[in-house]
Amino acid sequence: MKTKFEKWLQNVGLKKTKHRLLILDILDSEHNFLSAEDIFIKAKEEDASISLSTVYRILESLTKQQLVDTVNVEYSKQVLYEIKHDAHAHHLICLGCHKVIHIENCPVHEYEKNVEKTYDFKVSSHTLDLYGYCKDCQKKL
Amino acid sequence: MKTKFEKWLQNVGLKKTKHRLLILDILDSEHNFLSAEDIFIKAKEEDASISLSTVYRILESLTKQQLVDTVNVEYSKQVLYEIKHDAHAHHLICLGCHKVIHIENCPVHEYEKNVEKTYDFKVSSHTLDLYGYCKDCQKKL
DNA sequence: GTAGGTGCAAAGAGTTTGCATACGC
DNA sequence: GCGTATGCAAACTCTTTGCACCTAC
Repeated sequence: MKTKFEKWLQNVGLKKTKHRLLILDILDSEHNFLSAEDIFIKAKEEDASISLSTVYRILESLTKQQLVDTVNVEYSKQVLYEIKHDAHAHHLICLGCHKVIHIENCPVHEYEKNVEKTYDFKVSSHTLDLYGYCKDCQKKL
Repeated sequence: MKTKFEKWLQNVGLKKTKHRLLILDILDSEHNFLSAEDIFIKAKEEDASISLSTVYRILESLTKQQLVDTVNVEYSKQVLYEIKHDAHAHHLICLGCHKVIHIENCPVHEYEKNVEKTYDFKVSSHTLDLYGYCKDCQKKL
């Protein structure tokens, strides 16, 4: 019986290596966006033999195969990564603890149509991220 | 008679230097987000004596004084800059020519209220960027 | 067995900093 | 004149690459 991620890798023609499965697991179990270095540190805890350049190379191939997405946030200059989700979603990003909440409800589609007409601009994608403070971090303010 | 930017600098307590005024002018006259290096190249055309580290230092102080904003876009790993605008706005970003169109109409405020209730999350800001192709670039596809 | 994956070290890109000199107020 | 601004070069951080060895298929 193959795991979900073993199937993902097979489907896109990437070999199933322990490092790739480990990185997919790390990304899958996180509620934050992670930098290559975050992932490297977590991976080291599981398998002391991994190197940072392997992490970068794996993230590059997973991103190219669309199993992983890169994200930009205001508070970090590093590239951050998240595992690919099925549905179009938006993010609530906590400025206190950097936790990320996914929201599938999207208010932009109607707006997109208006914009396309008004500006003669063909929209192909959009990003909508809300920054603020989660329940726990509000208490600490 | 002082120019707008001379007043901006005076108001925030930054000395009026030719390099600062030059960089503000460059940012003001652009319809694209610019990287430090883009600005350096344009500034060189006007004044051969400027150095790249000065550009970085000026952008840092202007950003700190909120005369300039930094932006993240999907297609660049460099930090990009735009001049501060009066109103809350969103961006139409052309994937062909990287031109940026500002839109002041914002569809997110109602959505924010719902999100705050549903997730017990205090929203402090948001970013909404639409990627696609402008009128001119649609023709070239 | 072969093509692709990995570790290590070195290189590259973008950005920041230390220090001596120059300039705005 | 004083304190900030700047140029230059060197340092620093994040990411990519070259090469020899290793592993999945």
